[in-house]
Amino acid sequence: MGATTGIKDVARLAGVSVGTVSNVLNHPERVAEATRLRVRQAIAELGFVRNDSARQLRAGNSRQIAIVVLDVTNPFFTDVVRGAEMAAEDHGVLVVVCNSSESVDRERRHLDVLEEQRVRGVLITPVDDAHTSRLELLIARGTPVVLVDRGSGWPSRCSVAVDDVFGGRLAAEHLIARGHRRVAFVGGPMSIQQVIDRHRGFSAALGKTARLITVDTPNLTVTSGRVAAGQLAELPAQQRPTAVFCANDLLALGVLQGLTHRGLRVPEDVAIVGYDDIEFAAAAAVPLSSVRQPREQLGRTATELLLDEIQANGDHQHRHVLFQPELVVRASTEKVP
Amino acid sequence: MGATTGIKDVARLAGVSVGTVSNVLNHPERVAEATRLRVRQAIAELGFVRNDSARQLRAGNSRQIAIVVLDVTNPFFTDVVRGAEMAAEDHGVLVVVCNSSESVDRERRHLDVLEEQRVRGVLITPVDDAHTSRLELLIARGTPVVLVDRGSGWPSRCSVAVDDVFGGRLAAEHLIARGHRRVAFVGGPMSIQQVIDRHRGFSAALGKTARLITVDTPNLTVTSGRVAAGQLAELPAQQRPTAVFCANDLLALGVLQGLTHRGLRVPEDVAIVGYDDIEFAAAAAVPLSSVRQPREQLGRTATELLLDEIQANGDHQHRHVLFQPELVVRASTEKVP
DNA sequence: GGGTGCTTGTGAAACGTTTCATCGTCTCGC
DNA sequence: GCGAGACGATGAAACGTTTCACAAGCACCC
Repeated sequence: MGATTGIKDVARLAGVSVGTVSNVLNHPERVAEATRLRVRQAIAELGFVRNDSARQLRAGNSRQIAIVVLDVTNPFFTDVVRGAEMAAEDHGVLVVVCNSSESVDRERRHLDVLEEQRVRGVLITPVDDAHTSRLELLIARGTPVVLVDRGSGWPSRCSVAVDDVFGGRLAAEHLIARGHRRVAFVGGPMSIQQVIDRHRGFSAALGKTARLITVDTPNLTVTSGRVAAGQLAELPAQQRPTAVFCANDLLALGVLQGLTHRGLRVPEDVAIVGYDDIEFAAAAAVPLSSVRQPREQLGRTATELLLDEIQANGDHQHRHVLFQPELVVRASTEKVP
Repeated sequence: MGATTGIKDVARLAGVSVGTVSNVLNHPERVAEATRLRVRQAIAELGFVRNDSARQLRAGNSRQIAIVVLDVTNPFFTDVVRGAEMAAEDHGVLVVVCNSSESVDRERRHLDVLEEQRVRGVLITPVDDAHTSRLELLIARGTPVVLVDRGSGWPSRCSVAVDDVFGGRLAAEHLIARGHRRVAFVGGPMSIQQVIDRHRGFSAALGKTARLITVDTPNLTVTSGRVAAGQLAELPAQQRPTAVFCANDLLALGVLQGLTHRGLRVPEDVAIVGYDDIEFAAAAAVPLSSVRQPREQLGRTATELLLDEIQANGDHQHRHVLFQPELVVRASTEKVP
């Protein structure tokens, strides 16, 4: 314990110099086979484990990248993380996962530590577009950064995001094709860019073909969905929408519960389309149609952009990758025979 | 970038020695206020960021612990992670999250890297009780390890887990109190210790009071739940159980769907109790009664045990903490008026 | 037999901190 | 006016690696 065995001990036991041991570790081809074997044997015998701090100190940088997410318990982000991990693994790079828990302060502290660790790069969904000075400092000092799900406002960085306007359009086209002419949008608050975009795409694609009622919600939770369902159910049948598009799946689940509770059938009386395609969309009492985002792909691509920027020393073109979501159709919009 | 500013540059600008700068960083009270301010000013001016590798190299150990989980996308583990993070934060320690994805090989690689990083300790749910040699090596070389949700078989380590036998009992007592005398257990495969324990506790608490039908499932998914519901629904009404206890919430959601689909009402015809109390248990079409595990508490306690072992140099008593789950009662077992 | 080139191995100099023994300077009490 | 402390600051020695200029040995060719 106390006296950790170092490269020196290995060298002594194998009867070579420390430089040779280091070469066995990092450039085995420079060492004659016999020597290499002898050193390997000594390493095994002593249970030597390389001290990464010393290596990093000498090398000047680490072999890890970090991903800072808003919420580790959110399925969206865990999938993004998994995608990032897979891509990083392919390149022999390690991913450190940090959780800002939507707190500006915690985000700042994480960036402090990451910079002390000299991580090679950072993937991040910033908590707040207004408090980014710490992040800008990191960038200014030379750490590559890729923005995840926050395309706008950072033209000078790489970013990956999903096209929410298009997602809204997908939902609208699907409902129109199913013959709906009175539809509702449930979502909010309208300060969230994602909600705005989904609403915009939805509304634009409806055009004059269908009438749109917008129900603004205070947040994106199941409870808000239930409340919204109440408002819709109270309308006289002739004015009541025959389909609802929700800004995320939690709302959709709430709307489903609320409507069912009031005796309206899904999809016969009211069809529902959600957003995100979380695992439980398929497992709901009436499986939900939903707009699916390529979450893993998001993480994977972000990582590849980052690694590219790290490797291409200097001459790197920043890119903004926008993914197209897809609609997954299930029972909540498809009348079962 | 290339020429990173170090403690030396700060010292020069502030007109002091490097030792003094280091003291400002680590033992501010040893430095006179005027000097301290001057140094701080220089640090800010140069944008100096301490190099953690060098610090660690000198100090001999890091200030981070690691948690190795089976699956980052599983809500159970993300909550455990959050608990660990919270506890660690209180002690100024950092948590590195590693994802073994239930792969023995990936677990081994993670442990390799963590040992090179000289983490202070490791929280881990081992992938496989049969392939633990890498972990034992880590322990043998002196890194403290606490086992999470894997109590048995490691008497010589600290561990935290939840009492699954008691959880089964809770479900049984609740159903008996509600007057059920024909009940079913849905879960499997019976090779999983957790499933065995839940079944055992459930069965034992029923005793002779109620008749038990056990439906063995191939796994713990929503689909399996639906299939199981089909089997139950086919029974003639006099033999059909009036309540079902499922080994986890996914199964329970599947059973709920399956029963509803076949025209049986929950809870009027059949009551359901799930296990885990995942977020969607409350959001289901019929909100599910469920046995809740203190997931965050699990992570928090594991971290505290680990930190205790780290601090108490040598004289540390290994402990095995077993948490008691609690029953959350919702509409799926409570006839709504 | 001397020059050339290749393969292996060497050993010391970094890398940027922290620590620690030491030294100067002040203050205070007598 | 002197010794005892307290207080601040110093600078060199670690920490364990990687790198790099160089040397030793050997084979080969003219």
